[in-house]
Amino acid sequence: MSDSPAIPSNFIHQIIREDLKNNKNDGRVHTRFPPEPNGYLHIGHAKSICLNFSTANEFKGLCNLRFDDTNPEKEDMEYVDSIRESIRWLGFDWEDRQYYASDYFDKLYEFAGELIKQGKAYVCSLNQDQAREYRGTLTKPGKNSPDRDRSVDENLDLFNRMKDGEFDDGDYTLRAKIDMASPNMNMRDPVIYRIRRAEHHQTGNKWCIYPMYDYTHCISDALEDITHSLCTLEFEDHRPLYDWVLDQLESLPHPRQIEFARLNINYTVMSKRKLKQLVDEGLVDGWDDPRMPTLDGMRRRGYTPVSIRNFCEMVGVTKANSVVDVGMLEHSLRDDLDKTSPRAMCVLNPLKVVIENYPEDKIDVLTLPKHPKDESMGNREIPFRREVWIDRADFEEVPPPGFKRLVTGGEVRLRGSYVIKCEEVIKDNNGEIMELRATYDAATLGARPEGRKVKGVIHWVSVQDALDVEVRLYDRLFNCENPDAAEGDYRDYINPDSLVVKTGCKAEPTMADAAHEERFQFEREGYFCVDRKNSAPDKPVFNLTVTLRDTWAKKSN
RNA sequence: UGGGGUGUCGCCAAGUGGUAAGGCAACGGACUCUGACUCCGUCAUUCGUAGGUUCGAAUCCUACCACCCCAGCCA
Repeated sequence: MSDSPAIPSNFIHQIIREDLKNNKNDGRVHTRFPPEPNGYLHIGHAKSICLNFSTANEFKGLCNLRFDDTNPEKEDMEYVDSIRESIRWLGFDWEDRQYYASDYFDKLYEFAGELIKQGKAYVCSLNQDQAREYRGTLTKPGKNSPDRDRSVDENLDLFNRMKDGEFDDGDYTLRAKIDMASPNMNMRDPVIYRIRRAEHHQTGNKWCIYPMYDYTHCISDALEDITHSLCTLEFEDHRPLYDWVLDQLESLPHPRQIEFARLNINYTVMSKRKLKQLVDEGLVDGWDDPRMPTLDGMRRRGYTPVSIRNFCEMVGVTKANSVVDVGMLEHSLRDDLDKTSPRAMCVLNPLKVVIENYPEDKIDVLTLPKHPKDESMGNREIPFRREVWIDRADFEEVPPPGFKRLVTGGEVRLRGSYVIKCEEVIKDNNGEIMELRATYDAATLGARPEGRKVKGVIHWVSVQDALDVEVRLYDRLFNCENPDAAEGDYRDYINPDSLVVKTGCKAEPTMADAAHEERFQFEREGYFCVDRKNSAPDKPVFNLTVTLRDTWAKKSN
């Protein structure tokens, strides 16, 4: 993390500094990251993870991991495992402080009893439709439930029987008694417990009643002695309820909820529902498809944890809804990858070049640095022979102005090797270029050619030594800036070219022992990562993480 | 037409009454055996709009406008 910039200040840090100055919480700062285990983590969650963990770190405090698991029907152990793995991969550590809201089900039940005894909660028999009717609308106040004035004893008895499974799902709910005329819908006697006969991934069949988010979250925070409960903007309206619950329960501390804007990035979707749909409908290759904005997907794509953390710091923390340009993410990615990736050569669209004045049995074993600026990475040895592959895009019979690669009769430098000159173009009957004939200048190895300058440098791989690899070229999943807001269905905007699989690519032989998740820069192309799932020693698979910046392509467009 | 929020360069974002940071992008240029990296330079007389207070306002006041969130027994 040494290359991470200092954590920039934000409004939340300012609030915390103020709290500290006023001696709140004995100078303690304790945050938590509270995912619901109902899906995989995505880059939006990374913002929250970074915020919570780095805020704790900044103020020498702690950050807990807590699974907000109050809705067993949607949650699954598969998700808790992947969430834990993703947070660790990002580089954060909750030490021994992993909790589940379900750890508190017993206490939550007791506190509910306390609320009932205080006359602050009641068992309601309204069904869902009736409840909706009684709730009123945004502009019309609601009506009191006919059960609102049930006696404490009766409420206690009914609530107990709800727990004991005497009723069917939906027969009763436990509601907080607040104000059916409140302009804040959340305060119109919100449901805090519902009957749901569902097996829970943590508590099994112990419960048939489950507490609601608003009631659970604040109490969980309090029980863990959280000082600052950071959440997203849509919970701003829930803060009065968060505070109300804790105000009734005097034995508990009272954390402060602070809301910030979630992260949005253009050319992608971020809602769990849509991501799940992409997976379920087979529009992508699973939650960890390299095109997905999930942390698992980004990991497989080749993103580094550092690049994601830096990005989160770069975008800042505010209360203003915003959409960050994906270019910022890519900048942060390239920035890290450039420093950390060893270089290699790989020809994506092979075109054979025969160097006619280079003897057939001759071989040069060239020593090239793994990184142009970082000697500590060491060197690699690359064989050079009479026949080499170059990329078809690096040769033009009719070059556009400014083209500085290989042309008929022209010269080009083979990266780290000799300068060659194209002598002849060999085509098939259809006029398709099959092969190039060239000559090389033996005096140009590690030296400038005499009496002329050669501007172009292209990458190459010896034909005889080349390693055949599969390369998966990924591009943005959507070809529209904001698929959510665009006309029609967001799936209509899936980029058909978001994945292009290339087989028979020619990699330099050193790639033979590349390990899963190992990252390289294929010079002049981009950064690539060995696929952690599908790559095998006899069938290497490289994923394009991100291309190099290409000002030439930009100009020629 | 209730309530809660937010509006500073194309995109993020500092700024908290003293005369608009920074990053991304873009555009010039230098360097270069990666058209990469790096480096240098340019890029808001103006802060949603209109008034007002003040010697002085993006910052304070008033009104208006735009956008986001809320009517799950989801989180």
